[in-house]
Order: sequence, then C-alpha cells, then structure tokens
Amino acid sequence: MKLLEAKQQFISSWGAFGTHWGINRTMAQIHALLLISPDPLTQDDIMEDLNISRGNTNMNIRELINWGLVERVILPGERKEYFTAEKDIWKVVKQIVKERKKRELEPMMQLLDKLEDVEGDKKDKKVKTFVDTVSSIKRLGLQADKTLDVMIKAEENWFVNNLMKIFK
Amino acid sequence: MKLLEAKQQFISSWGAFGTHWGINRTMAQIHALLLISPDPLTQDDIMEDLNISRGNTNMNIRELINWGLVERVILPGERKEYFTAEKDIWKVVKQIVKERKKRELEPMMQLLDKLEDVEGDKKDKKVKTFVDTVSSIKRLGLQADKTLDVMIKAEENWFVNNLMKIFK
DNA sequence: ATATATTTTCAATATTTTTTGAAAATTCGA
DNA sequence: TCGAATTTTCAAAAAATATTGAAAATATAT
Repeated sequence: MKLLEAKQQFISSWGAFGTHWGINRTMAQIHALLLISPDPLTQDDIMEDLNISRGNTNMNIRELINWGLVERVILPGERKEYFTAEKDIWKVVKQIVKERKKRELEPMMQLLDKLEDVEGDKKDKKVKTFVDTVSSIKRLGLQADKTLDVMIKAEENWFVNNLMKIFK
Repeated sequence: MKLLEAKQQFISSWGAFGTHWGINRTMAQIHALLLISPDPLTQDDIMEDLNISRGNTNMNIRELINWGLVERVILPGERKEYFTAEKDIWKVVKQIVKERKKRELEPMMQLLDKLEDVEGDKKDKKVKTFVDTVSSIKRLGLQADKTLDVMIKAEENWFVNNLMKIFK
C-alpha cells in the first residue's frame, strides 16, 4: 500500500473511531493528520488536506487545543500559526483520560452523591433498588477515579510492566 | 430529595452520559430505568415512563439485548414480554468492555496491521513518522487488548484487590 | 382456524449536530 | 498608524441521527 492511501485510511478510520467515543469526526481527523505529520501544519494545510472549510478547521483545532492534544507553534519569520500534535501515544492517552475524568466522571460522582440520600423507606423495594444501584455505581466509580489518577501520573513502562505482572 | 425526582435525574443524566460514549440517549435512558426497577417492565411501562414511542422503545430494547445488557423475561400467565437489566454493575461494565473491544478495538488493530507495512523509504521523514505513529498505537492497543481480556474474566474483588496493590 | 393481543418494521418527520462561508475582529510588519 | 494577512465568529444550510406512528408480521388463547 502506498503512503497516500495508507494515510487516507488512517485518517478516515480514526475519524470513524472518534465518533464511537463522542468526539466529532472532523476533530478526530485533524488529530490523526497532525499525528502522522512530521512537521507542524497551518490551518490552510489542514483545510486543503482534509477538504474542509476554514471555519470548521479553526473550531476543531481550538477544541483540540482545549483538550491538550494539539499546540500552536510559532515559527520564526512566519506570519501564519502552525499546529502540532503530541506524538507520544501514551501521553495522548493519559491526556484524554485526564480530560474525560474531569468532564464526565467527576460530575457523575457528584450527582450520585446527591442521589444516594434520597428520602424514603429503605424497606420500600423501589427505594432500596434505587439506592443499591446508585451506591454500587458510585463504588465502582470511586475505584475507577483513584485508578485513573495513578495511571495519569504513571510512566508507560511502569504501567505496562505492572499490568503484565498481574495479568499474566 | 424524593424518589421520583431522584429517579428522573438519574435517568436523564445517565442518558446525557451515554451520548458522550457514542450511545444514543434513549438507549441509555431505558437502561437506566431498568437498572433501578426492582421488577421487570413491559414495553408499555417503558414507553409511558419515558414518554417515547412504541417503535423507539422497541428498537432500543432490542439494541440493549444485542449488547447483552437487558434480557427478555417471560412471566407465567402473562401475554406481554417483560424486560430486565443486569443489576450487578461490575458485570455490566465487563459486558460493555467486551462488546466495545469486539466492535472497535479489534477492527482497529486489524487495520493498523495493514497500515504498518506501507511501501516506501523509511528514511523519508513522512513515511517514518507514519509508520512510527501506527506502530506505537498498535503497541498500546495490543497491550490494552490483553489487559481487557483478563479484566473481562476477572471477579470484581480480585480485580479491585490487584489494582489496589499496584495503585497504592 | 379465528380473533385479538403484541411485537416489529420502516418510510416519513423531527431533531440534533456539523459544516460552511462571509463578515468581523485581530495581529503584525512596515 | 495603516493596510494586508490571518484568525475567529456565528447565522444559515446541510448532513447525520433519532423518533414517530401506522401498517405488517407474529404469537397466543380459545
């Protein structure tokens, strides 16, 4: 397979992959393109390569920057802004985990805390099932939260090595 | 907070949560409703409770059954079908992990295998960056795949205990 | 076998999400 | 400070996704 075809397949399937994870297709595609680009790219490069509008490109780059996956690069003597993606995949994964934890897990935990002390008779089957469900989700969520915290701080090798030990 | 309000908040935020994970809102809401229902429910119960149409209810229940999160229950002497969700959250998580691994991770790994042997000169910076990116994603993916396999087979306590050991 | 209850399908519709592109704002060199 | 280059915004349009509801199919009791 030629590089050009491989590149297109990679970008396209990374985009499709993203949609299964609540990330929009274009954002994932821009990320994919930057991941495999040896040098930083301009908005125009990205627009041209992916065939998307300026506005779309701009908004999604900004979003990638918010996620901490892409950063602006200023090249001396150049007027345009350049963009580049973190290439270390382990760092990328950690960054995504960190953001999703903050954006999703933590608010969910807060809600569950409130829902757990619903009024009502615990002998009422409905109340009991509700509280039990909420509590068990909370318990697993707390565990996940702690685990992810440590993972975020870990080095890839340390993490993988330890997993290997357990999960043999 | 009263049970009714708590219930509504739980269902609604479970639905919103789902959309961040590529699951449609209604499917997640039906799942939430069944999770907190002590007894199995009929399609009509669900339609009425969530205020959605028969078709929508039916399609999403079927999808939940495909995911292995809900099952049909036949009550003796009853004409209608009843539905119930697995209440053990650890089992639910494992089931979701199992399905997503099959639906997303495995196809992605297959693609990466193909893309890794792209033609071209490894000294070409473009080729090198592409191959390096693909390889490192593949490496991490393989590790995740193995880890998830063991997790799927694990008991909650065993899993949690082991994590505690590492992540102290 | 028939009538009735129940489930399933799917074309049409509604809603949500994404994308566009042109105008406004900003940046920066001269 | 001015003017061109560049980036950002956002209302309108397009595309994608979800929902409805009625008709068709299926299941069940008698």
